[in-house]
Amino acid sequence: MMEEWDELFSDAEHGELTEKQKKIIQAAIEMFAEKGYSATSTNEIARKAGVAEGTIFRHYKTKKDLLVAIVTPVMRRLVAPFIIKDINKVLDKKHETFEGFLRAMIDNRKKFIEKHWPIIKILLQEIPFHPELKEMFITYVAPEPLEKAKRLITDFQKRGQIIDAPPLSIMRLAMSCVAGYLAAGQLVSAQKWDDEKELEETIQFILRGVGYVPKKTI
Amino acid sequence: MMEEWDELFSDAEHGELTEKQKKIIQAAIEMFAEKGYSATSTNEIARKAGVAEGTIFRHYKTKKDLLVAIVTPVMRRLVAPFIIKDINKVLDKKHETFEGFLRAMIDNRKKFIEKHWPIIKILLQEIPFHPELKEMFITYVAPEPLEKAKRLITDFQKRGQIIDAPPLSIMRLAMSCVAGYLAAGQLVSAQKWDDEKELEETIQFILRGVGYVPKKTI
DNA sequence: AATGAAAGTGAGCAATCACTCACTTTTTTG
DNA sequence: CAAAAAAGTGAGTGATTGCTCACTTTCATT
Repeated sequence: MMEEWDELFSDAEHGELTEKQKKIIQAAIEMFAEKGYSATSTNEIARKAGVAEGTIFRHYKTKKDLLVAIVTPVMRRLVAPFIIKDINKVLDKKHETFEGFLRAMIDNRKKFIEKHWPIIKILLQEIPFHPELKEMFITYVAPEPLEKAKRLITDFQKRGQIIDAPPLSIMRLAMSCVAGYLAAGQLVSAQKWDDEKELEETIQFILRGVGYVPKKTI
Repeated sequence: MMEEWDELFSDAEHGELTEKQKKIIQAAIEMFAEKGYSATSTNEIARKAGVAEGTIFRHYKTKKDLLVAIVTPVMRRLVAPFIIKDINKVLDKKHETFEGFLRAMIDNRKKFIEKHWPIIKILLQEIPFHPELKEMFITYVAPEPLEKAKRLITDFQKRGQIIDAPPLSIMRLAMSCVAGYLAAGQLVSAQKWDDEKELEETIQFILRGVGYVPKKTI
């Protein structure tokens, strides 16, 4: 179970973490993902982390502070690659086709989501109940990343590769399909789920949906 | 705030409900939707319902029993129309085109979801934490409704209206798009969201995605 | 009008909750 | 190496939790 996700929490704003602090965060992630935030007691977290309950409150003033500390860095990293990919995109012109871009983006985000799935589950569960989280989410998502993704899609539209629908609608629909694909993968029993086939089906569906024209024959 | 959703809970299995029982369920729905199941105390529910706390436990043995009582009938009704529509469909042959069927189905389910949104929110929130709910959901959804929906889609495929992808994949992708459309409508500020336009965009995206051929010209 | 069942009550229960604080241990620093 | 700072502890806090139970009120049936 020794993973390297603890780098997530030891970035600039937090500084280095002690062993006990890492254990607390790890235990909290596991418990929150399993039972939910409200149903998990600080006592349980302390016991699972092998730490005194007081230690938790030494580092996090309240239980909610602990939640925010867990969820914030993931939220930031979830949307960041949209910007990074955009820069590589516009400057390096690596992906000539929309299909190539779509495949790269799905692959990239899918791996991130799989790696940090417990935290993302917590994030999705708790957002409706904590206005601060919702505001934080909106801050990180809008408006820059959305603007850049918008420009990206507009670019593909100008190159005649995809249909002339509103860029934000296209983004929403493509993301819906990918989210549905990931959710179904979690829900359906593993034996009945052919992941590669479903992924390919999803990509083709999106490509038809955006009216993809394979290559621009100049 | 006087609605008629209380019929949901006074069906065959429950019998008639007293005024206080209705108040309890109504208060519980509001609180669960607002704060979540775990974060809501039975004390709060009782106060909001204008009822003694003991009254709650007279009718529901535990707090979880109350949750299950709220969520079960909605779960059943959420998937039932798939069967009903199917019967009308296969027998009455009302919808000649896939597009007509899609529009009718979206309209029907959208209205149901909007009407019972608080309960559905509770359902989505709590399913991950209560195995009984998940099992109940699977029981109601699979296998009959899924099988029937599958046959419906196969039928449209045979008529050459839509592409020959796996029916379950098609279902998943179409439902993802609709779910994303509904979720976005909840998330985006009302002034920026043109509902009718986004719905139309969603439908067209699905139709292109399934390779819809408008009418079968015999 | 009498009677038994069902509905409703609220004080009270042990358990648990998030959190505090006086204290000890470890680490950092001049 | 001594002193200060930071990390860690766990018994203890009052408040709150889900739930019980002896009791009263309401209702349906004869």
